[in-house]
Amino acid sequence: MQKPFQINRAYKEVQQITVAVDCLIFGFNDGNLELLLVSRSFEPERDRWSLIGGFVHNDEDLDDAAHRVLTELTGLDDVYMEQVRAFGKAKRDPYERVISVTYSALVLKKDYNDELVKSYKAEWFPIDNLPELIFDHKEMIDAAMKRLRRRVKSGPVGFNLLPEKFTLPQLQKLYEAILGEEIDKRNFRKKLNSMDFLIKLNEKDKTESKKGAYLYKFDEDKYNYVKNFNI
Amino acid sequence: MQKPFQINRAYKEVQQITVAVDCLIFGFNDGNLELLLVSRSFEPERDRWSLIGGFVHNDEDLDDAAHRVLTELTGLDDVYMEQVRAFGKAKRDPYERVISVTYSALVLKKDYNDELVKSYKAEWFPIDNLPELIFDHKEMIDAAMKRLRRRVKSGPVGFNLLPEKFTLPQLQKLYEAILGEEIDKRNFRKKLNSMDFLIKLNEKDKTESKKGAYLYKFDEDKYNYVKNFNI
DNA sequence: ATATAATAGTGTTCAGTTTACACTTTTAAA
DNA sequence: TTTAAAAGTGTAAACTGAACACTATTATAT
Repeated sequence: MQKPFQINRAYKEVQQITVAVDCLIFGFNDGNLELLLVSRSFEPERDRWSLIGGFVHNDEDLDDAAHRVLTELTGLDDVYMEQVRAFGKAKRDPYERVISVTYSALVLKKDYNDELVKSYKAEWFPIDNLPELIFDHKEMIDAAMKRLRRRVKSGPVGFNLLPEKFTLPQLQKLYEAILGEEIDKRNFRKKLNSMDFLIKLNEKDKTESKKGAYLYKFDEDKYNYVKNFNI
Repeated sequence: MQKPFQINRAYKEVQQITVAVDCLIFGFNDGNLELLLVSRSFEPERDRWSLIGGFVHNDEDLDDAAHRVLTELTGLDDVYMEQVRAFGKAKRDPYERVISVTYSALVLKKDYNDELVKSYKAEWFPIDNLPELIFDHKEMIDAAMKRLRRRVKSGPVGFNLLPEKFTLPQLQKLYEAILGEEIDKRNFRKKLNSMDFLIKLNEKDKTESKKGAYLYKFDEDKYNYVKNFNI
């Protein structure tokens, strides 16, 4: 019989591993769901597209590391972010052993620091037209998209991709972009209405149509009374 | 403006961190959903209950590390296992910085090596009557349970907790144990029937009732034709 | 041998939810 | 003043989920 595994657990005898975070930064720009990617400015794999990532410091919470990396790139501070999962194949990065934990962030284009983004050679790509990516980053994106689709149906997560005031056509386009399918306008509105957490404002947005669409805002308090969010 | 983050990415200048896997080993024993826990045989926190865990080796896939740890404890080889997520608070283990990736495993009591389990001072606990656990292990369990509940409704995952041949009352009890709620017998069977991936055998199991219940097995091929598994 | 008790097995109805579907309104621009 | 583009609005049919009660079988006890 093998020796009890715990023997390996004697502290300080254990191999340590480089741990990274990779951030999937989603934005909803001009009606498209987009992802912010960077062109690597260092070897190996210089000039290839990659998710934005960084290493986890020893005294730093994993979640904090992800926020730090996001802030360094975008200047954004207060962003909705969730862990997706850890990617840990021994050879996923062929140059060095790195375990990477991915995070999915939803950001508002207008809020982030454009200068910063440009200085990193970062670019937005529509989610259905991504360039080739290094390592297992495509797999990370697939996992995050799957998760986003699930989350967005069961909670008011998508609202993080819209400004405080938004129109129903915008909201619908956002859902269509995330889910990758068309939604019936009347059914969509009926559902939103029944959940009763949108506040209709006395203002119209006329930038996207001649008629103009009423602006709404999200009522966080009321949302808490909604038992089953379900779109 | 800060320097580009990539500067930190120069390989070999980066802090390394101890990475562990912790396994949530679920079993369905005597009608209860149970979790296998070990009493720590080493300091710190000796004799307190914990998930079974181990450290990730440098040349080892994360998933493989989880399987290795599971095999060391149970002798089981071919087990359904999924990553839950990474837990990475800097102080989650107060003795040393350890990032832990949790995995959820569904095992069959009859298959595992009882001797091995005993030699580790491991014990099964019903999921609704767990002892106090070290560190953030309770939080890990909560996350894994939430995930299990979701997964079991949307795919034939629960079948990994039953032997190859099982009765419908057993299957129902399993779902009730996982979901923590009673299910109507007729509705449950109706749903299973409509999805058409169970094969009724010409055998009865008489160990659990006088009348005896028909045995069924799961038809993996047919499952692939089921578009929407949904219980 | 008969009665009992425990579990297996089986359909229908009602309510709620989801889906499909088409026309009117508004207004900027031609 | 016409046109074109997008906003806004309700109803009917199909489907899905939930509630609900009795009969069948047989080991065990009397």
